[in-house]
Amino acid sequence: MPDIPLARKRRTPEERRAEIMQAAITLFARQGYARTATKEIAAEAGLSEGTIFKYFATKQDILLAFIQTQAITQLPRVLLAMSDADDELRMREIILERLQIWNENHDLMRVIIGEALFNPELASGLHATLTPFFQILEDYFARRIAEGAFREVNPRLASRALIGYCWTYFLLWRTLLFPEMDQADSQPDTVQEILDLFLKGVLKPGGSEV
Amino acid sequence: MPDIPLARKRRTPEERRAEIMQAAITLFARQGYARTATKEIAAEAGLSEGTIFKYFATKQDILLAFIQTQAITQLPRVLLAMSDADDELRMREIILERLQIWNENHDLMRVIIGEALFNPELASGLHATLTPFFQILEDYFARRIAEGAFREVNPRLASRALIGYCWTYFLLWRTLLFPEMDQADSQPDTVQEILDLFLKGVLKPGGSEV
DNA sequence: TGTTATAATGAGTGAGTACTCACTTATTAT
DNA sequence: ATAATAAGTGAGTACTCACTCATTATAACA
Repeated sequence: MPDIPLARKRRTPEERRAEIMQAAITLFARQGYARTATKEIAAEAGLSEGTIFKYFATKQDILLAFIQTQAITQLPRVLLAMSDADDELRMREIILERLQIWNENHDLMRVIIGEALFNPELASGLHATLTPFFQILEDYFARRIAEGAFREVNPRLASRALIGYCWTYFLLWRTLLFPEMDQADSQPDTVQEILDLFLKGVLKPGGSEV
Repeated sequence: MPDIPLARKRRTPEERRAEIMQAAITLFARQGYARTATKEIAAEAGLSEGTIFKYFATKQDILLAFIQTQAITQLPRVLLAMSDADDELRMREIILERLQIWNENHDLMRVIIGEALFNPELASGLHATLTPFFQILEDYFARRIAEGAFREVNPRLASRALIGYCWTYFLLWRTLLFPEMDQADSQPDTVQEILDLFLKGVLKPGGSEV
């Protein structure tokens, strides 16, 4: 009766692979990798279970393949290239760019972090994606210290503090773990406050010590 | 032949419960909750599988019972009570105390964080254990701002930045996810550097802007 | 020492798992 | 139209899972 065919079939292999990966990540993010059955992934993708194993040798391969297609490993586009901008503006651009990538990939990040806690190899891969940002900021801090603009802080610790706190606060806490936290605060405003805190600290320059 | 009895039996119920919980947490932390079989827990505890279900109705109860026996929810002992100490010293004591608790309970924290990513109820409980520290520091910051010692920063964001970064850096990164990271740096020295950064910021007070 | 209460056992149960394979269906080439 | 090729199917496989229960071992007390 229906002029629309009941069985949707014969997509291109690339489309099918993408459909399966997207269905899998959706379920992995909702209920975890280990608790998601391949039969559920098939149902979510509108396929039979057997078809999945035509495209991926194992369940784990679905996750690993998806990780490699995503852009979370890409380097910052802005790369501190705005030489005429002040320090606050440069850092803000880098952080906002990173925030956008984290927002767009939070399902994948949830699965990766959850698995990495029990899989050192995955944890090492996650570390590798964070390292370039640490390094870029570390070099930048070291340069600004040499130029006399920054205090003689530990550039490695400072870069990790800035990126680490944004990662924790925006991705891990406000998005992945505690969605009820601070939902009224806008992200750009909060970034501005964090940067102000990071650049100037909490002490009043001429403040009295009790 | 052996004068030591082969089967170790007839412990008190409290001992048995503790043995089972400890064995379970050890395995949960190593390979995750979902991937740990009750048969493995029994083997780790030197018991048969059936005995476990004499002490715990379900596998999940083992984890929930263990969480409730642990001290991770306890309030800070120091409670900013050292009224004659300076700001840096007070904050350092609070952070060092928290670090010690995180160090002593990192197996449990790994399991809780890993599960909380896929279990909003557990995430909410984890949030509840962090809230008191946020609140104590927030009140403290608000008071010191009113006293004119601190700049007019957002006290909620400042407290979350300090606790949040220590939680991320020491517990999540250096202990749970990336054990290879910065292993040469001692914890107390790093806390000192973090506090210096937090109090004074990175900008040089009279520094030149490019 | 014999009786009783209970801790401990481990084979058993049914549901669930990742993955396979003989087969069917849809598309393309001739 | 027909044959060839590839995509899709779903019952089946061997295995693992959390959890049960009839039986056995052990300690406490008479």
